[in-house]
Amino acid sequence: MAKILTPKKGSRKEVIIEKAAMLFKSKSYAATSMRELAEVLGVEAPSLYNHIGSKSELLQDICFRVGNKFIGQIKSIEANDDTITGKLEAIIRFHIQMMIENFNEVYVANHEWKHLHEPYMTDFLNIRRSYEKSLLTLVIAGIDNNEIRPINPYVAVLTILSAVRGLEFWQRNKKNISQKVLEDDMVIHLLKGIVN
Amino acid sequence: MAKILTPKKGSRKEVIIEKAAMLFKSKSYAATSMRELAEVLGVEAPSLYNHIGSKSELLQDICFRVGNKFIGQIKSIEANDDTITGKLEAIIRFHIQMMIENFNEVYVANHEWKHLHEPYMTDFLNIRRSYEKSLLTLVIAGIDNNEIRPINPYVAVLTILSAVRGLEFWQRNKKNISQKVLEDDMVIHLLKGIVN
DNA sequence: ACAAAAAACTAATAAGTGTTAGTTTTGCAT
DNA sequence: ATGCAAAACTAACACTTATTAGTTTTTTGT
Repeated sequence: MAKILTPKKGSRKEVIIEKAAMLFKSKSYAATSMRELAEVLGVEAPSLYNHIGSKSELLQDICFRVGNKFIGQIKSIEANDDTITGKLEAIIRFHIQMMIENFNEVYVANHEWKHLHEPYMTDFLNIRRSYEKSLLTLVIAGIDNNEIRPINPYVAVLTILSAVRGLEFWQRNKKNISQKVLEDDMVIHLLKGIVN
Repeated sequence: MAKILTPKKGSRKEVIIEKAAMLFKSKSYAATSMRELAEVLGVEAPSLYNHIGSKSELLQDICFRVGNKFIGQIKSIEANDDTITGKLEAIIRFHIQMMIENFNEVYVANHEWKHLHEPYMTDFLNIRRSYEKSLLTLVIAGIDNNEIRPINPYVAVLTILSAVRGLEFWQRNKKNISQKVLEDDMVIHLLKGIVN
């Protein structure tokens, strides 16, 4: 049979990961078989093992790639000298951008990390916790310097993260909402609220 | 072997569904086997079939029970004569209450409905869409009567629903946040924002 | 105490799982 | 053209899956 197509650049492994993310997103990790993945790629299942180590390695690659992008971004935001509000805005916008540009991967990282094996699951959760802690620190600082209302900072972080992580079902409303409107109005909503 | 315990009232099927929800939540539907479920119940797998029709029936029961509760609630909220803001607040509080009181079921309905077979999946999605439409109508009415800022109503609905549906990971912070604070501050956040 | 019903059991099935071993084909560099 | 490495193939593995059939045990109602 024909070889796995490698459009433009990127290794075959890259293409496999990409299609895996697509399937893991739409069918879930556990319900996606290597035979299905192979079929999408136009190849027999065992052929995949010329390029990857295992099914779970695919999940690891997806989760850590996404996790590291977010960690990198928050570090850079922490380092700049914007206001707290500005930093929170940048974080919200980054989440939306990531969700739009890397939908499958981000979705999988957010929803399928449960199926990571140790020690990867622990590592991944540590990345998440570290990210959440950064956000918490930011919100607390905002409350301290009076930029932000004195609400419970855990709740604020929870609300923001829930809202941006749940973005996957924006997909269905694509036609109705441009990325700009989504970003702008979500930032307004999560920072300034919606009531007059 | 001993029979399935039926604490207080409720049929054995009820107990099975409850444990299934627990497993489907923590391991996902696809990765939960009937043998595991049976083990949790202290019974052999085939014994389950004296009480239930199939594995997928369990998922159906969970999803539709949750779906119908939400539909019932929003209908009752639509019918009352509160302000739009008050109605939105009630909806947010109801989501939080549901998440806290029926965590496993709500989580499963929110995350595992993909594994429903037809026609159940279509039916379930219709329930969801109907719920979202109700919310959208509410937000639009709020914008019309000037209770709510003129932001994109789709985005507002998306943000609120994402935020409250993502609540599952509040679990980890249980110790830090009481239900009252969670409800109050999340309502404030999603309605009035967090910036001063 | 005894019959009937409920609910457990064991054994088995057919299909599907990730993955390996060994072999053949493909395509590029010389 | 030819040799070599990359990447495909087929066949097979050891398990696991949901579910059924048939049987035995347990509980319930009289």
